[in-house]
Amino acid sequence: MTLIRPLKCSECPIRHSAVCSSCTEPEFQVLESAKTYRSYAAGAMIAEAGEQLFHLSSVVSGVGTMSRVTRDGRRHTVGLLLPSDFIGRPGRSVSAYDVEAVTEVTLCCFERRTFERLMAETPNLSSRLLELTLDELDAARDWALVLGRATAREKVAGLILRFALRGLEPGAGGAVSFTLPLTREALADYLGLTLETVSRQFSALRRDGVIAFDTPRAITVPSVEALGAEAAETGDAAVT
Amino acid sequence: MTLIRPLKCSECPIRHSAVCSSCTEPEFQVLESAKTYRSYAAGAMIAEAGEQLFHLSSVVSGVGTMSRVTRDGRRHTVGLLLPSDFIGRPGRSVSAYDVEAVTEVTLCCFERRTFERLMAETPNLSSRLLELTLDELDAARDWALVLGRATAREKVAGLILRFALRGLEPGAGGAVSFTLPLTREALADYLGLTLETVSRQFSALRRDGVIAFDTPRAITVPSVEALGAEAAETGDAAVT
DNA sequence: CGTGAGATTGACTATATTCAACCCTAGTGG
DNA sequence: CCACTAGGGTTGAATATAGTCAATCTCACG
Repeated sequence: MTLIRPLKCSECPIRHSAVCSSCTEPEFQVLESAKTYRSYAAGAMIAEAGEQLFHLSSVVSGVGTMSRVTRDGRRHTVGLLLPSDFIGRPGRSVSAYDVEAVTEVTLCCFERRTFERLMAETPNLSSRLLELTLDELDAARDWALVLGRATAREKVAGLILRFALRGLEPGAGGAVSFTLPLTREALADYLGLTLETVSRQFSALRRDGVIAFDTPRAITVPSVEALGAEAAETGDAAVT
Repeated sequence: MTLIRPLKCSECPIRHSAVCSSCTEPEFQVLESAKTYRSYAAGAMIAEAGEQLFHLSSVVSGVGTMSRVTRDGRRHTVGLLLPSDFIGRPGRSVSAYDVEAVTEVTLCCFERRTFERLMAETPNLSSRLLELTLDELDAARDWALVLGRATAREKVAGLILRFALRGLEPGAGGAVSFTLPLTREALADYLGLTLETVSRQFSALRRDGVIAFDTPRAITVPSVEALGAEAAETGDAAVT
């Protein structure tokens, strides 16, 4: 982990979606003076389940995972961390999960006590955190539906779809290409599958022309609609 | 649904755990004047996915489920609703889920706009809602681990354990009896299994002496520890 | 050039699902 | 009063799906 020089809030890429997004200018000045940036290399642990977590933070860039291990050693990833996601929990000093940087990750950090004080003084901050948390809760419940009821093919297609839709300008209908940040094993841990099953489903989706790839990580989706048809979502709840 | 006469907040069974639990006496007086009680018969729909939801509420008594149906008709229950759980989402007027009363359910209801105003005026209310939502989020993520990684036996044992621990005075070590509020089918929808598999696991756990029952719903757990050993939880995170 | 992480594929197996029959109990109506 | 029915539950046999174990491939990297 390395401390790096923070960006100005006004230049921050997650300015309009993170926990601070409904703050006013004077409030940003307070945040500026309290925040620090921390950067983690790909593969580094950001926090460990059961250990102290000294900072609350927002993901500025990069991709991380939150995971947990059962008694007998099976690992399961309970959430992805993408830019603007919040890490940690006000009022709790220990992490409930292992948090790991998948790519290089930059966090905008606040000392926990400081952030708790800021929340008490800044309704814009705490109400936005409530909103973010409610969004996360909806997403977690949607995810439970996927884990509980989807087939391996649907799970894999659904996750590829999520990556395909991220950073896609709304309305674009054609082919989409992107780089998968996760290994097959990490995908499997998230989907509740084995890495072999994930690999087989990638191959099957390629055989059926739903996706294409030369290297295992560089995915092209010729038709987002066709991919969506494989994903068996609920229909009304658009993929976040 | 029938309107019934509300209890006084000071006599409310969920007084110390619901969204209102950190309110002060004067704040309770405001809540008293705004709240209504609604009662639903077992089997009644409290809300439907995609439909307007006019009230935000807390479960005072009874058991409910939140569920959703995939395009092709598979139903999955994304959460149980037990006393003190909160229904609805400030800032959203449509329900994301089907909400159904499993037993008779009594709700303490607030008109949505009224509740939003109360939240803005009452930090004790909004901060408690944040806390409840964070708890729910942790529970939802723990549940994702169960759905993603547990075997049928572990899932069933884990859910029985949750019911066994609910309303159990801390420290009690001996046998526990309780009545299951859910049918085998409802359990299956929650666990991501079929009702036949759930039934088989009940039989297997009985054969192995982990649980006992005469009627399918009246469960006795001779040793909570032995049941816990079947549940394969994460170890540190106590079952809520 | 050797090594190792990540990925793919095959053969076999375990687990849960599907389809089906059957049981039990609590109504309900003739 | 009793036959009939329906909802909930259990169990069995056959099947499908994903998991396990193992071999092999590729590519980056020292």
